[in-house]
Amino acid sequence: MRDKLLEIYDKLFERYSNQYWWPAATKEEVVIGAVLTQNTSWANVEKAVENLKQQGVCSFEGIYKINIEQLKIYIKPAGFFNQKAEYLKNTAKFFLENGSINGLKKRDTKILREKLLKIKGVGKETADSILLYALDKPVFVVDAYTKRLIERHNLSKNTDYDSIQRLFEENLKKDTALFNEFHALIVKNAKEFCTKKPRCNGCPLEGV
DNA sequence: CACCAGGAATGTA
DNA sequence: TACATTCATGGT
Repeated sequence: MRDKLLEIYDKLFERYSNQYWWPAATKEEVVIGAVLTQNTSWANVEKAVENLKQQGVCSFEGIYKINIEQLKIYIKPAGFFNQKAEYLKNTAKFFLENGSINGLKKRDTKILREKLLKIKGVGKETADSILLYALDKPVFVVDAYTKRLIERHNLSKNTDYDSIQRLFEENLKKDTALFNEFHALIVKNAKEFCTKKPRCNGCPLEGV
């Protein structure tokens, strides 16, 4: 399985090269984007983030202090704005009360993940995205694209979140840079060949 | 018009 | 545990 996963990685990297994720100016913006992108296209997230930047509140302090009704207006393009405004408030509060980015980076990964999952609005994928892309922890992020990849190539019997995550983490070296690039490449490839028509034609993973 | 996008919480059986 | 429903905007 290790060779299979590395074959997929190599073919994706050969096609697309470095993706330089997460696309954000600061680590705090990574966390904010991770919440905003829940079941939402990245283009819409960018509009919401741009609004927050123009208002000078694209930070934990900014999110924490701003009036929630005003926050809803700024993040409106990202959808689910009633929920996400509350989720962003919860997340900003958590970081401000627990040492923020640099303070939390020193903590144990497993403990950190459990604490992140207690935040209302932060599920497994969002927690893992924060761990990997904001806190530089070697955690593999599983999203809908990753699940579809595993299913279509029949790489695992169990396709629940934890099973797929273990598949990657137990077969690859726990390397932050590798997990960062691998997930980004999966998303890049899926956007190009799994949604647009015709599907799969010319996909670097044909026959893998 | 339908469908979905870098999910999560909540409710039901 | 395993599904179903709800949340909402904007592009294709």
